Amino acid sequence: MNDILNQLNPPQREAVTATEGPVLVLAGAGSGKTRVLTYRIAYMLEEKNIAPWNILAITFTNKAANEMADRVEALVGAAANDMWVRTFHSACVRILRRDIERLGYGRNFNIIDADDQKSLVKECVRELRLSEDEFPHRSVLAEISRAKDGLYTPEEYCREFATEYRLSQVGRIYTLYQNKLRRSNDVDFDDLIMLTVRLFRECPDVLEYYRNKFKYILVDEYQDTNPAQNELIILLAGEHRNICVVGDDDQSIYKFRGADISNILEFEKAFPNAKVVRLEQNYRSTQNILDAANSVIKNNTGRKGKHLWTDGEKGENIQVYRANNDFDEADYIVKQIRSLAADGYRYGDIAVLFRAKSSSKVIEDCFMRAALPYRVLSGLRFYDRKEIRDMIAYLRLIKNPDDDVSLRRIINVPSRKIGKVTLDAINSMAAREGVSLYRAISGHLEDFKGGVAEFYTLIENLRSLVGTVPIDELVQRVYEDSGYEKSLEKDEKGQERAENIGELISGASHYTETVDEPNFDDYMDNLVLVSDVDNYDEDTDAVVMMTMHASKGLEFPVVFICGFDDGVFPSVKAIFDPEEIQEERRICYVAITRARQRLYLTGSHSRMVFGKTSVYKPSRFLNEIPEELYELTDAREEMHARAEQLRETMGAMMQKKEKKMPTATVTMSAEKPKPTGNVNLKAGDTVSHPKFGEGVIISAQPVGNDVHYKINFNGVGEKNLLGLYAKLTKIN
DNA sequence: CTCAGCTAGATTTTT
DNA sequence: TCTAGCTGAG
Repeated sequence: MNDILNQLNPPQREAVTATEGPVLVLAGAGSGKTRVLTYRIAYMLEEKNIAPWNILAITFTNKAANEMADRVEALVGAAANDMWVRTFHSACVRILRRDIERLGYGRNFNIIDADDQKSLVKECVRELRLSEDEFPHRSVLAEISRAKDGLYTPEEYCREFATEYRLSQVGRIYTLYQNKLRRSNDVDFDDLIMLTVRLFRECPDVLEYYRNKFKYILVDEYQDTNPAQNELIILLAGEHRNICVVGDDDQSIYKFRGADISNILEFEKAFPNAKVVRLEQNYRSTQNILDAANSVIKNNTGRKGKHLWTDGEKGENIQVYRANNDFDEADYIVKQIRSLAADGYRYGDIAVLFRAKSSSKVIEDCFMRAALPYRVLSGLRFYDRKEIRDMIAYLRLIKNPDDDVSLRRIINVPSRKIGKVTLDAINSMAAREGVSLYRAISGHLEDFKGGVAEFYTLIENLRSLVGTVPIDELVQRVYEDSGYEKSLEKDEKGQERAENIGELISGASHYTETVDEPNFDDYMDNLVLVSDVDNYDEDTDAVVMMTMHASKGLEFPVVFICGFDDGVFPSVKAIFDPEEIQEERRICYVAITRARQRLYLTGSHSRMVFGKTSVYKPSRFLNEIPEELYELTDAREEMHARAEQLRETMGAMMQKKEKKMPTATVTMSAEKPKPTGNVNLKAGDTVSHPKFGEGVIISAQPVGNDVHYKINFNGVGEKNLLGLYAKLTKIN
């Protein structure tokens, strides 16, 4: 054990050995946070003889939880198995599975995911006869989610916002949404936390049980907790106060998901006399990179305050490049990577970070053309794929026939010729009798034949298999018997989809083989809560591209941060709000501190956004970095030198777009094919359209370089058409 | 019921 | 400009 302590620097050692009482560890980027957490647990077990089952370690991601569990096990061996090392959500599931009946839910509740939430909200909006334009599911869902993060029940929410029209309507949606969830015994991600808090508040004996059980609590990434999660921790640790939270207020970048930075800033209010430990020595980056990060983040207010430093070298200067346009920017990145490769870097050592996914496209194209190996991280997650979600919907319906959301999803997938009309009929039947859709069907079997009857038999048959066949076989049977397998034959993406389902099935057999007591309910929890950990495989030698958010917690020898322009990063959406700018600045801090040796910041004087070319100034964050830390290259000054290459790039792009021309001459026709449409028509003109026949223009509204026509066609009625695209001919 | 064609919208997303 | 999701014609 002394060995272990000797491997730590003084503040790290302090954080590890302060096992009693509240501790706040402010862990700067790259300061050995994970090491502190794992050593602390090892220290508690070995030196303090604390029983492993008295320890609760909470993380946000499964990846972090698994990593922590593995590392602790490596230090102390099997004792690690008796601890709870879990994500907030999976810890809550486990607690709720035991006692949720106290809140009137059934113990076999299903956990619905974002996609189901979306359709449920839509359904609610429609049922309440509200406009889907005014209450788009996206923002309503965010609103509901924030409400739950803030521990507002529907009733409290409605009361709170009764006087404000929009929010009071959202309150109605929230109420209906919650009722629907409850009726089908479903909970969403946010419910997992909120219901656990409710359970603790309403059932003191339950809270007492867990307070006794978890005498020592650790929370990782504390800056990312939302109010509900914070309350959960306060409830659990409030009595014994053996709570250690680790985080970095400067790395709080998930406000939009409900994370509340004040949880970490005000930790000492919740736990007076907390010991505060700062980990500021950095073991990752060069001093230049740290200086840049420090100088940016110091512009934020209300920080706990930290100053990163290293024993290591000053390192290379940061390279700043201002391109002429976004193609040129991508081109620069490719060229630099080539020369880095020549310097001995592996592609896998290099990461390209961007603020928004949309920025990746230009760069990807450029990499593709240059034949540089790359991967984009965090595209579609495995369990977000349509075919996987369809399979899961079947499984969920089998598990819980009252799960209307899942039923709607797959009753006609693959097609059983069950359309809106039939579904509406079932729906009103169910509403009339106050039962779920599936029960409505089973109660009126005589009324249904064909598709619906077929579907019912299918589900009943599959249901009878639960518990009698292994889970992987069950999944296989769903896949075959539902006709899904067959339907993929006609699907152009069928091959890939079949492979994904194959992976789901092998995942299921892996589960059956590795888990002590495999059971269907538990398998389903894992399916929803455990996304495919991380498809980031460090062994493949390819440049990684990802959002700055996704890069949190990772590190790379070389980092490119692209789109370093005001309006791109910081995002336009943040530019007028000082709070948002502070959040962007934290994102910037996170991004910069990913780099170990070399950092590139690239921007562009102009870029294509939404089809229009706009002009950009350098990111304001660049002004916050002292000039002596970087070398600036401005393409504008080298314009002439580069003009030739640029032309080639553009030429190659044009060629790629119009595959027809084999070789020909690469001309400089950057002009796109002229839109054939007619934009010179006026109100009153008579026109002819291939489909709608003749009509008279009622109005012509210019929209950009296009014109928006409202036309009254004879016998057809009013149509809205765009001049550039509609095939309109003027008739005199 | 299905599919083509149009429209509106277009940060970030650990669970 | 690109694309996901909705609408309306077959």
